Amino acid sequence: MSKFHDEFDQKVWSVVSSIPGGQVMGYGEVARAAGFPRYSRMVSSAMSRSPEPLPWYRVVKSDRTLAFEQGSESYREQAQLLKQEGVRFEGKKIVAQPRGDNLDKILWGPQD
DNA sequence: CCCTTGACTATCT
DNA sequence: GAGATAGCCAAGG
Repeated sequence: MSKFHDEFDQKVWSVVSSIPGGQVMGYGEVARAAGFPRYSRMVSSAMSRSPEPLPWYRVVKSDRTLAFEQGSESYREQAQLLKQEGVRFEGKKIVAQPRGDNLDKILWGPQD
């Protein structure tokens, strides 16, 4: 196929699958980490092309909100999967990961 | 080749 | 904080 994918896709998949549960990364961050700065808009398509399931829901916009339209099916799905891992929201924005206590959140749920 | 479309981002008002 | 604007870049019509 020799499209621009080959390496880009591989790197993106690698980066995304390495995001720890309970944490999120921005599209731009993923692109940079993959070695392709300014390719934020390509990240989503790369994830879609992944042959195996990826923690795609751990990738969010740079302002820490979800990329899908609020109320859409995808939006709710992503939000639910994230909350399931202990990620908390402040309205539409994701609360900055306070500590590495994600595991606790998953096992015990948000206490506060 | 031109135009449009995205799971985008940074900057300005 | 929300909307507008301008970059960004591959894909598909």
